[in-house]
Amino acid sequence: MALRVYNTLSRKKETFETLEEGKVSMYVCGPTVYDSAHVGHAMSSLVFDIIRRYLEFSGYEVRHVMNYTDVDDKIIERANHEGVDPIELAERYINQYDQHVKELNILPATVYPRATEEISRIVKMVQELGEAEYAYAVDGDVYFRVERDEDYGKLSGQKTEDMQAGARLEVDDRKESHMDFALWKSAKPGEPSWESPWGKGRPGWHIECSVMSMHHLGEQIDIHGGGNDLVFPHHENEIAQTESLTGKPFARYWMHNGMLRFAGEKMSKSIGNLITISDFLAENEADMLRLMVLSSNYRHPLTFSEDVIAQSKQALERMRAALRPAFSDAKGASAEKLQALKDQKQNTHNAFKEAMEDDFNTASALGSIFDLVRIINQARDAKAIDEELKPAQTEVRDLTSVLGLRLEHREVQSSEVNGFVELLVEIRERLREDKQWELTDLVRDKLAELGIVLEDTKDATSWRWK
RNA sequence: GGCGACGUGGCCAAGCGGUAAGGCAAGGGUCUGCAAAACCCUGAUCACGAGUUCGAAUCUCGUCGUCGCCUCCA
Repeated sequence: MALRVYNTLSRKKETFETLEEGKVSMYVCGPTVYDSAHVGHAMSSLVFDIIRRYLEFSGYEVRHVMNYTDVDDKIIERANHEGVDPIELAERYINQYDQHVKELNILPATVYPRATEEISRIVKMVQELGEAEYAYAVDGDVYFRVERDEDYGKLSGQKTEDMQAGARLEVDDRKESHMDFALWKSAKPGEPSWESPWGKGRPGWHIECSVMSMHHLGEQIDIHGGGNDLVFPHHENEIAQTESLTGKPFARYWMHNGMLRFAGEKMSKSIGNLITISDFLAENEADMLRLMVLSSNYRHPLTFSEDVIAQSKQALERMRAALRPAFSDAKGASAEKLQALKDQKQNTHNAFKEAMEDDFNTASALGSIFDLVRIINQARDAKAIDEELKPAQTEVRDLTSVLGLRLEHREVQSSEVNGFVELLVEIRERLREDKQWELTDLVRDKLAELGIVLEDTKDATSWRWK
């Protein structure tokens, strides 16, 4: 089996071959930190975390870079509004995102570069582009000369002549062409700025990623990723800048995740139809969001809704149930059942890999895991003992952890609370022996109100947090 | 106007030419003091139309609908 990856550049799935055997360099565009991140940002980070985890599972050593854009118009605007320093504002939201990364069980990137820490290299690259006549300066601003880049538009399939000038932004007639984009912006009074050959200013949006990618990963990289809203202009422009300078293909595989939708539209800060990651995690487990992402194709839009959240919650519970121990009266399952268990373990393992190798088909991979879940539960029902269930359960744990699922219940337990619950369960078991059903049910109902679920079997009771 | 994606059972969703995975929900059972969980059973011909083919959800063309991008955007 060979891993196949959809490449936005060729619009096809291609066999995955890295620049260097056994190693993957991956650059993912991170958020612009002017406000709290929403679950759409989380989706993107989750998608690339899953991709990374699978690559590592496959034996690759992954060098993963995710940047923070920590200087831009919105950050400045917001900082002025709040009366704080823009750099500090960015710092605040970077820290918050770092925290979300932990909470969402996203593996930390190898490096988290920031635009403001790469200014000298950015200036250097802009200068070099100028020397090669790919850039020109006007009143302290520097623009990229799109016309000089003959294959401009190859990523997004746009032809420069078909693009509507000023569709959303006013046309700046100081530019040679409306297509030209800023590499360097002159500073207005009060804005954060750095010295440069063109006067005080700051980097344009696209140049930072070119510079940081080259600095941390080299002139050519294996995977460049981000949301598909970045295809044009951001990634198109990154290609233009980088390849014009190096003369080499920038990234081998351009990978883009679909947008998260909410109420029928793309979730975005400008529309305002967003759920922040903090809000989501206050009510739900991180695994639920991850399962939502896993349930659909990463390139397609995913609709966020209460229904889908509830469905993910239940599906997660089903997975956890498969990991529960044997029944207390287990005495060993039939040879036939054990063979079925063994077969399905192998089938699931193979099907999982096959699905993931096909451009990370996580929905199909999940399906294969659920097939094993059913067989495990059947075996348990057929009196399999723990040792018999163990290999298959370990397989479920292994595969779900490749997907980044924790499958643990929310950490509510202080040991004290656990002790009290166990005491209640123990007393209730005595009541059950005496068939005091009213009291028995009362305890169960009251605990349910506190978020604790009791499940009785003939002679034992297990409990868990809801 | 240009570029692109999508439309599969009540909901989410896989499928890439050979007669529809999986999850959620629902109904009926088994188990059980009851409940829950688990297990078993039940349900779709794939937006619409035409075409290619022995054969199409899967290929082609068209129609309708939804969405994304066209310099703020994960």
